[in-house]
Amino acid sequence: MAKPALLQTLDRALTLLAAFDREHPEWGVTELAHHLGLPKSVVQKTLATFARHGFVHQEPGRRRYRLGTRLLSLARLAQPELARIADPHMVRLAAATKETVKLTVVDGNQAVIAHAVESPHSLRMTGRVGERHDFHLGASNKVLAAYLPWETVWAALSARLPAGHPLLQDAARFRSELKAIARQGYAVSHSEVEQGVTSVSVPLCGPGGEVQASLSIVGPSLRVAGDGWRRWLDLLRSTKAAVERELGWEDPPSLPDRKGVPPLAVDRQA
Amino acid sequence: MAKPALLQTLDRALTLLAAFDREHPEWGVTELAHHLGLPKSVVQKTLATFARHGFVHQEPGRRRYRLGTRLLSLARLAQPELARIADPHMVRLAAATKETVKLTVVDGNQAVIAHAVESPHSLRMTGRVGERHDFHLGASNKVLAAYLPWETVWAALSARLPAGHPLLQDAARFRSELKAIARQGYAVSHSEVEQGVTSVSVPLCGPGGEVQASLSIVGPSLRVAGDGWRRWLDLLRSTKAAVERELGWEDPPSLPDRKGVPPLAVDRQA
DNA sequence: GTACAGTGTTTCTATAAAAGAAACATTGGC
DNA sequence: GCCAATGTTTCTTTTATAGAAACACTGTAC
Repeated sequence: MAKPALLQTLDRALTLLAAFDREHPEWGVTELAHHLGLPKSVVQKTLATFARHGFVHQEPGRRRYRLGTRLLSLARLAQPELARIADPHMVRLAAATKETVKLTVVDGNQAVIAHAVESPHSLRMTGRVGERHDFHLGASNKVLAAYLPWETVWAALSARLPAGHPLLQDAARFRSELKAIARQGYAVSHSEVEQGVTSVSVPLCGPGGEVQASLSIVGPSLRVAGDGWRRWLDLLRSTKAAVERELGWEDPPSLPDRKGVPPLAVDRQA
Repeated sequence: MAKPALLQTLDRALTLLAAFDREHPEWGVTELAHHLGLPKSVVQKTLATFARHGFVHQEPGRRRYRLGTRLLSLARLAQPELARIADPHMVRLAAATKETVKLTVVDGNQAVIAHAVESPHSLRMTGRVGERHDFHLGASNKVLAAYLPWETVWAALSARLPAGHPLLQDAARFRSELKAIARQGYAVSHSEVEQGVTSVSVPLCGPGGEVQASLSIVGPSLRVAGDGWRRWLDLLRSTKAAVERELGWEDPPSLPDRKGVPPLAVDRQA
């Protein structure tokens, strides 16, 4: 009863749409019906309706369904929302730490700064929105890479880095570094992108558990001597929780197996 | 009904979601209900269901709804679809013209080549997927810019071009050039990005009329002397129609007053 | 401080739409 | 050319939804 008054048909349809993921970019009606434990006809009608709106697509000739390009236009409209939502939290974080706070998202082959709130100090990192970086350096960029499929990261770096770049010679080491980051849930970097700059970064997950962005605190290393960055990490973690709650964390709807996302979802009215 | 067997609830819900556009990034329940001519309670339940899945989002404190970040993750999965769908058509186009065919999309501040099919000639434009260009040069890039809000284009160019760039001094001229492109529905460029290269480009619209990408033919000017590019334009136009049909063009669903979205998107504000 | 006008939310019931089984139509493989 | 499997349509029973109206909450004006 905690969640009354939903439209079951729509709820089910959206759950169905969520079955399209990286492992299953396309589905047949029968296959999907079996996977979800629903009647074929329901799945077929749901897909047909989504198809009419361009949310899914069925190539003529082939019979299976894939996600449609309507999602691309909608996403363009949704894009500013992430920054909008994160902004007040980032402002608080910047006020608490007196350092620059950055929001970074994946964009094609690289990571791009989507939003930033600058430190009040005169000596501060500027948060240049729109600036792009490759995945291999910097806490904010490595965190994003850590949650992407390795093949994607590798392809991006191969395309971006000059042939013969040392990292390309030693993929295994970098890969295990990313694995460590994903395991511990944060990244720290010292002087990686810029000399004398320390950065701590955590991933921000949207509803469904997908990593949407990384949230980072960046500042002169001299102001965070020793293990001072651990305080940043604590603050990042609580901000992460707050933002994610606002991003629409809810218990995963009916879909059976969703792989290990930490259960920090809390009811929002308290 | 030529197209029966739909889920009305889902159909209506998706139509409702489409009410969130650039002019109306946020809606209140009452307002949206009035706009769509639906009972408040239906709209509220639909929005609540979308919200649970992260498709829309309601900031705590504020009460109005905005698009949610779930769309971002879905769009990431849908991204390769455009190239997938367009590819066979592009192959045909390349075969017919013996020139390189490119698919270009907007990505942040710039246009990026999403897919390409190369000319069979030895002297050909290489279609470097992932290559980025600013909006001010090249038919494929200008076509994309022509259908973006001018403010977006201007902000992008201001951020990218070095201060003092001649174009920044004469915004009016460039703006009217874009308007002309939007009006005629295509762009042609000679030697803009590269010496001796001619390019013709048309926009590709997805369901809903939003411009999703530009489709271009690029080749050495010497092979398209005089008005030879007009043949390219004809071929582009028929390909455009074919791809768009496949992208899910359908008659706009039930929504009463979809304010004049013409068959081909026209610039959306003065 | 209290009344008020506006909002989002919940309740309730007739009705219309969806669930689900099963038949139908296509497709691709052999 | 047949067969197996897939997507599509049909059909009826069930049930979730549409819609009106009452409710609860918020900020504002008095």
